[in-house]
Amino acid sequence: MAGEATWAASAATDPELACPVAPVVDIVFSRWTTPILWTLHTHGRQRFVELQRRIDRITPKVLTQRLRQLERDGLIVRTYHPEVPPRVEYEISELGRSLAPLFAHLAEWSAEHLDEVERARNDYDTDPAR
Amino acid sequence: MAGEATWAASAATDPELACPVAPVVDIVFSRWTTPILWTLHTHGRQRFVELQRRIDRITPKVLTQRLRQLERDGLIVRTYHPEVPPRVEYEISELGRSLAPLFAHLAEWSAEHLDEVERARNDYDTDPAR
DNA sequence: CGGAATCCCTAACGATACTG
DNA sequence: CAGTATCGTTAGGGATTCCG
Repeated sequence: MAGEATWAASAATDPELACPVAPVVDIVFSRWTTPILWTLHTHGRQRFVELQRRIDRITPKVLTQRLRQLERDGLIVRTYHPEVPPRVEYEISELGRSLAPLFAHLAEWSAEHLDEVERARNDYDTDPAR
Repeated sequence: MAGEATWAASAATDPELACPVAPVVDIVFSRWTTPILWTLHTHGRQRFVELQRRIDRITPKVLTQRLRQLERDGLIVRTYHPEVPPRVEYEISELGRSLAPLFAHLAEWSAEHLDEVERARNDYDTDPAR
């Protein structure tokens, strides 16, 4: 299987690092980044308030922080329109768009295995051996 | 592209949820879980101390917490051997193994795009417009 | 509108013991 | 060996207010 080969190979060529995917995980899967990228991807270019409305329970402060981080990492593009009132638009960059297959893969795994996780949790919690 | 289609479809069928992959992210990409799963996958079944040695700078307390969580989610299997001194072995479960292609996909994206992120960061940090 | 500034608070992590 | 117990710390997030 290609997947296994790639995984093993990466680890083999990087003996120093316990987990070669750690950097990517920090970039793509740190808190709030997934909903933000997802929203930008599915609804296209949009303004700050639209993002805030669509992403449940996120505060403007945290939204700003994460947007800045994603912009710095090159995953999204921020466009400032010097008008009154000011208008700012965010959109996914080309680099951000390259994550689409990965996210699709994730959604696929979720659809196939999430209930299995749920069952495992029930088993664990109801097992009297604990 | 199949990736785009799946992504969009999942979001469309789940209007309530801002991000359909959020649950999986919590399970698979919460702190320390990636290095643990990676180590168990590449080195096979191993004991507590081996894991602790291989995963840089993790404390026994945190390692225990994460191992319990992964066991509860069904991603790893814990085997207790009642001997003196006690021996406990951890290994990836079938469910955990099903993540292999996903991790490979992640490693692939990393190899292809991580330097691009690095460049974006440099550009962002050195841009005098900020 | 799109944030920045401030204050607060707690969940999580780290370090250091100790035990069956 | 494989953890638990206890304590201390801190980074991250929430709530609120204010500004260009």
